[in-house]
Amino acid sequence: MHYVKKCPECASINLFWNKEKGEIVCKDCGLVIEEKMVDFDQEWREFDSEAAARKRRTGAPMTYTQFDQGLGTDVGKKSDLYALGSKGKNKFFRLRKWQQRISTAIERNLKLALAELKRVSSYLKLPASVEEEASRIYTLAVQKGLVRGRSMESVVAGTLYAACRRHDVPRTLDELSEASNIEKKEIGRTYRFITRELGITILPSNPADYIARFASALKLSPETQSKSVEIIERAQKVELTSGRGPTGIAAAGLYVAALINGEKRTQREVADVAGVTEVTIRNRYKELLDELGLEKEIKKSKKKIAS
DNA sequence: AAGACGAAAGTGGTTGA
DNA sequence: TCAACAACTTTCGTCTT
Repeated sequence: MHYVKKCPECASINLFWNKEKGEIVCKDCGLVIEEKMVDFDQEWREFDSEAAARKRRTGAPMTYTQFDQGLGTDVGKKSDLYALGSKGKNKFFRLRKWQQRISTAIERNLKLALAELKRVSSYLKLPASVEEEASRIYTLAVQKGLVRGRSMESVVAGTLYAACRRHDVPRTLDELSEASNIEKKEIGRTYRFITRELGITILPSNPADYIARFASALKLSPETQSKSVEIIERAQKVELTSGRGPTGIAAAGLYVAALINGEKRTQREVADVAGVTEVTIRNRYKELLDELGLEKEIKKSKKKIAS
């Protein structure tokens, strides 16, 4: 058994093996080598180019972001016509017409949808791996006929949302909504529908995954960032987080951490970037103080500022 | 005057009969 | 299919800095 040692895309050796998900992720280019351990080395040896051509089975890399996964075939080329008799010519045109008909229905939809998908994903600056995953999910959804009766855009938004969650780079529904001009409600609905129908497992997103993004939007120091991650981890141990909205927890954790490190932000500011209300932050904040006894730390930092 | 706090009523989604 | 329910929001009045 061989193991993957290098990223087949960029040849980096900086690979991360996520055992639970059965995924290998390239930390440099974000490529996800999914589910199976695949050996990308050749198992044969080439002695001369002729033998190589016979043994080589692969073509251009396959990708879901191309509407036909980069594998499309056309029936015949015009130049082939010279080799055909008149009967052959009829058959040739008939086949071409057929192919075009089959193509148009599904493929036109896919082409449009993937263009939209790319637009939204680049607007949100999502990594290529997420875009790829979303394209894959969308393609599956089309094949299962799940798009019927729903707008293409909303399904695109739903699949992107799902792909983000699966890759631990969560975006809020609000962000997706802003980027795609689809209502939050609608995205959530199609998201739930698609994941249920396709049997995609959805693990609740981890509040800590939001921290980096929120913190940089608030221009908070790295120390505050890691402090808030620590607080959130402690909160998770005491079961404070289950059933709560992850963005609310992330926001409160960040708010407290900023307070402790003397980089105070108002509840309003934190609430805005996290997409929750001040009230939610206050509730989580209060729970954090009660359960983790953080009052001392806050008082300590106040004294420091005073002196 | 701005920010923090908390009560009360409303919203959308889940769950269990 | 409906009602109970938890989490979150909106709104608004009061207290604190």
